[in-house]
Amino acid sequence: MEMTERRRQILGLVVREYIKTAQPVGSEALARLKLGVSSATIRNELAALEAEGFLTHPHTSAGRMPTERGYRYFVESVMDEFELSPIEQRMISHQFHQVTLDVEQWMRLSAAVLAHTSHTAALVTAPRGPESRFKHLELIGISDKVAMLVLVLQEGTVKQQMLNLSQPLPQEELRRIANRLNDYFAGLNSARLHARARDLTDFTATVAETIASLMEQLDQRTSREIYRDGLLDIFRQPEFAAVDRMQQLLEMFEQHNLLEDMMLKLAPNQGVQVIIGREGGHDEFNDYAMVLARYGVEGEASGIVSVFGPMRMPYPLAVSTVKYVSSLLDDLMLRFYGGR
Amino acid sequence: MEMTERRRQILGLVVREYIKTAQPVGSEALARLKLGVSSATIRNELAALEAEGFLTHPHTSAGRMPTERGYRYFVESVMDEFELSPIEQRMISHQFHQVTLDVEQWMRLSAAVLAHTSHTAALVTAPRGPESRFKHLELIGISDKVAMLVLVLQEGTVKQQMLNLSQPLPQEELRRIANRLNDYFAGLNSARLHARARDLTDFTATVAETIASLMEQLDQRTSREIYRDGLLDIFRQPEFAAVDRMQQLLEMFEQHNLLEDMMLKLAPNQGVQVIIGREGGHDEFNDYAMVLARYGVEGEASGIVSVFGPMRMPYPLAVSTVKYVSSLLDDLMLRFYGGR
DNA sequence: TATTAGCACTCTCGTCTGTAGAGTGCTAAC
DNA sequence: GTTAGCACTCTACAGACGAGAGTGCTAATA
Repeated sequence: MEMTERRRQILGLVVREYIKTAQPVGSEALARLKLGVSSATIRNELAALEAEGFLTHPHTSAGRMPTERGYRYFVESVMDEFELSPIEQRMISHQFHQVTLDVEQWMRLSAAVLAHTSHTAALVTAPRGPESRFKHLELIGISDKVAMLVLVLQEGTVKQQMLNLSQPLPQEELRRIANRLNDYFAGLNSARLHARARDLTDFTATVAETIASLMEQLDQRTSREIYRDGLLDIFRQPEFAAVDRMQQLLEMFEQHNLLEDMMLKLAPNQGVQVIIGREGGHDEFNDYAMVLARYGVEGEASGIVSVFGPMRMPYPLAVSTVKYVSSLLDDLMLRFYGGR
Repeated sequence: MEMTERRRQILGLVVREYIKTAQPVGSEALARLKLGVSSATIRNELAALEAEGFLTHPHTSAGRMPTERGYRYFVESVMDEFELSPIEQRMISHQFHQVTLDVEQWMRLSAAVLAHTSHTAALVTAPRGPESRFKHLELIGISDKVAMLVLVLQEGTVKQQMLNLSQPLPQEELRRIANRLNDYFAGLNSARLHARARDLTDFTATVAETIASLMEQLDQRTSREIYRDGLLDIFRQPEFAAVDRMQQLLEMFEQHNLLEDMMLKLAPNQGVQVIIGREGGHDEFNDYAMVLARYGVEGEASGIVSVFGPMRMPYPLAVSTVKYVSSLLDDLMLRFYGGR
């Protein structure tokens, strides 16, 4: 089949209309939108588009709706590079400048902005380097037998952990130990830190082991925390009018291995990427879609922003929002970690 | 109406059976369970229990199901103080002893254990004192223009926050500032810290203000993080076969003011408390129920463990699990914060 | 050759009806 | 006080039916 301009137009109209109404769209309705030809002509074109696999029929007397392939073509070749309006951009960037300088807050805000602007669920991961490196350690006495270990990593993550003391140690002594280990471990990754910890004994050895295992935990990809927002909005979509669909989605979120997997597959530095339905390689992902982008400095510290929803997703809006938020985070990261 | 022993028994059977099957239970079924009298006799007793408001009828030809009042009577006067089996107790306590000494991990584990053992959703808050008190502060240079402030509070909470530097400060200088402020602020609450911060200037003033506002944030009750688990199991209950019920529940969880409110109302040191339906004072809480208990040392650091589910909840199991988990947390808290 | 009007055909969805089944409440007997 | 018997009520499910929507095809038209 030849992909004439008119067919492209009609496909675009069907996709947009279906995204808006969630109802299969018929030839009559299209004729009313796009004046110039009659519904009969449009029917012929629709049949051609269906034969090519861009559209389907739920049943004989229903209108057309896009297939996975139809959405893909729309995203690739029909959809215009829709930009957020300057007003919206300013509103968003304003919010980012108001918030305090804290990674956690940035993540929450990013998720909130993505969800509210694109009317879908948002998933955001915190920036992380390829592997964590030791930066600083602090020991604080809590009681006679307990001390708190505070660990700061190069990328800015902070972890704390309680430690049992076999014998009471004064704060002065704790500080001395911390200072010694700070010099000893400066800049090491978990493996090298682990190796160097062998030379230590007693309490310092315990501290070192604890640090190493905390860092290993962080390096495991499953330990990444994912910030989410907008789940509720998604559940209001008509696709989840059936209970089982709703449950399926809930399960996908709760045990989020699947979505995490999608995020890991994201190629580095490819700009915004769109995954539609089974393209992701998971059958459960059947009629869902995701729009993702990496932000930050590759190799240094980077994370992922993404939105997720039913396959019937406002792609133009989603793509441009993801693009804009990731560019904002790029700036922030550069500003605060760039001049290291 | 006189509450004879037989009526109490029958009420107990109806409640237990309804909890198990989620179906209204008829006189015939009861006669099969509790031998000795015929279904006709039981029908008379059921009518009496219904007249008193312990049971209802969804419609003429359906069996009986408990009302809010019925559940209340069951919890108060019928249900035997059901203890978790020693084997279950040992399994749970074993899990607690395996986990590292970290408040966050305890909370997660508590929620998980509550949810899995009682087959409902669990909500747990971290231990907190009546107001936060300054313990320790650390300043760590991240780049030329950015430093990280790590704040440790008496109750063991750790907060971090990035700070913009107007001019570069060497790590040595940062440390000196931190030491000075550590002495200056030791043991203060946010109000007094705020007052004392007025005497400071320049960067130290910024640091002090940041600390004060972080502490105020934490003191606001809404900032408490709630650990959750077992949401998914709850959604599989037959009460949520309708989509709107499911959405209503989701909303209750997402904007969790309501549940938080219930938790705040919990009287201190009352042992395990059960809230059934409208008793909580919220109309939306209509056929839900909650079982709560406070743990920790009142006035020092305490938190709440609770489970939440439909009014048709396995009360004996829920009550005993909440009781056991809270006692375990009591022990842990005493062990690590008691000897301060 | 591309477009269009006309029309038979198909499928869904909401409404209505009828029936089987479950459980009650009452009465009269034990 | 307890029980058997029975009429009565209500639900849940299945089948029937008509209105409405939209298609695909055919034949006429520009």
